[in-house]
Amino acid sequence: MKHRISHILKQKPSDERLVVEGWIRTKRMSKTVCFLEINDGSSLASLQAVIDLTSFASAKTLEDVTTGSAVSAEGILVQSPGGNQAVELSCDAITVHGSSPVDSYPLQKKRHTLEYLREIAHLRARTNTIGAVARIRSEVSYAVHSYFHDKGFYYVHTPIISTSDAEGAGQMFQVTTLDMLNLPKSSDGQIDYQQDFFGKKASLTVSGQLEGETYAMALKNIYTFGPTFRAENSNTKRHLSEFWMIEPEMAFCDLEGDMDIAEEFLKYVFNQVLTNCPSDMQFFSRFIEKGIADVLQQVVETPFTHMTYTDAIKELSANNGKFDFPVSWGVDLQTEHERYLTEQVCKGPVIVTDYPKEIKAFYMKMNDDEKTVRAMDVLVPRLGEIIGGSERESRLDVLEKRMVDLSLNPEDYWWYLDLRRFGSVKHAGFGLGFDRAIQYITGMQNIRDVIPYPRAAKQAEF
RNA sequence: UCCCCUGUAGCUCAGUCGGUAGAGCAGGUGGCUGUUAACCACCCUGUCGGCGGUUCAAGUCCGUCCGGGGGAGCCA
Repeated sequence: MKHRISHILKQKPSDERLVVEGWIRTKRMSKTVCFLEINDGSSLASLQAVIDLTSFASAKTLEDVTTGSAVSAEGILVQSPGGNQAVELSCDAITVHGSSPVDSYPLQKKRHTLEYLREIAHLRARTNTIGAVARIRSEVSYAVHSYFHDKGFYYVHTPIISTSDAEGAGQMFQVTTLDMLNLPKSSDGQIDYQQDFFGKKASLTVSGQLEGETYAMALKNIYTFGPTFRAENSNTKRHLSEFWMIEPEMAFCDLEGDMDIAEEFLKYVFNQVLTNCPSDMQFFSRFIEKGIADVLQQVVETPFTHMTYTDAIKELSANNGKFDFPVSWGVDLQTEHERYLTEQVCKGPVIVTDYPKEIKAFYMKMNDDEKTVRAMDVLVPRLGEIIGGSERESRLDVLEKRMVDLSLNPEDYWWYLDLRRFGSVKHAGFGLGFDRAIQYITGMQNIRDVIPYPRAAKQAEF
């Protein structure tokens, strides 16, 4: 019988013959016995295969069983006399599918730095840390879909290629089939995009929100989950130029409903990971971020703190001496302020609402004070902003005025404004940076280590 | 994009006052009756990031470019 190692490790010893397929992590030999650690990616733990060399028929094949090689090992599961595992494979036959020369295999059986592993991104999933990240990432993806599915949300595929600069959210990557060495020019000397593939300037999407809103205005509750792109030259441990975003959008929903969903959603996802990936989470708790599993558990059990921007500024300005950048009403919260709020004041996630309209996007609903908008950011310790959302402006006249005030051309957004002309209703949504969520859950310091092949400025080797 | 740090063996790093480099791990060989970060002994390994400069002499000092890390801004 073939089974994944995660399954085998939970079984009791039996006489049933097993075939185990995987890659060798380490080999330890003595005169009469050989120990192999076989890992197939299904769990952090490897299966120990033990070969009795006094009776093993083809000892020569063991020379090819080296760190990194792909093997099938056959035998029966027995109780392990060793202390580190309950069961082990008593192995009497082994097939080497692909050997792995020890003098050139880049992964040694020792600890490597994450920086080094980034240089061998095609092999790093074979390490404990990156393998565990990959499993968590998959589990979180599944949890995202199951949460929304169970709540009656529909998954909408918004376009990757966009011709609208959704929220002015950063520089966009241009998409073109024009000959870069021979660009067609119109009479005024500008590039003639009418000759480009789409007949107009096109870019990779920075957000699926505006398109998502159009489907929320038909299906009521929807979400998107896909890649987004920012061409910002930002070099930090929590930015990527290609990252994944989850964007729910709910019709007949105000900011309070938006915040309720955001909190419930995060807690659901955290709880799923804690329940379904206990050994991986234990690994992160021990070696990556001390106690992260307990922190997540506490987050799941504790209501999020709520605070208006104005109250946050009051709290922060009373401690202005502690900051490099003192705050006053109207300024955007900087990293140090977000961390102070989450780590010192609230000691956990906090939702900050009702920001000044000047520092938020055009589509957010204006409050009656005409100074603040119905925005909400979920801030978490260590990372800062993990979710940004708002109730959308559903009043046509107010929205048009906002666009004009911000020098946006309403004609460019004609279809978006149509939503306010035909059956407009209050609605709200938010965006969650998927990779940042993985960072938060695992405690991984650098966002480049939670996505298989990170894209950033000057970095797209793989 | 700005500020700071950094680049030496396959990996992680040390290298003093400028005098042609060395430690752990990895790897190899041998040993070891059950190991699990295996252990013990011996052995191998260098374009000191690139280019230029100062000097009798540069890993070391200077300039410059490139790579990596941290912080900031921007955001998710």
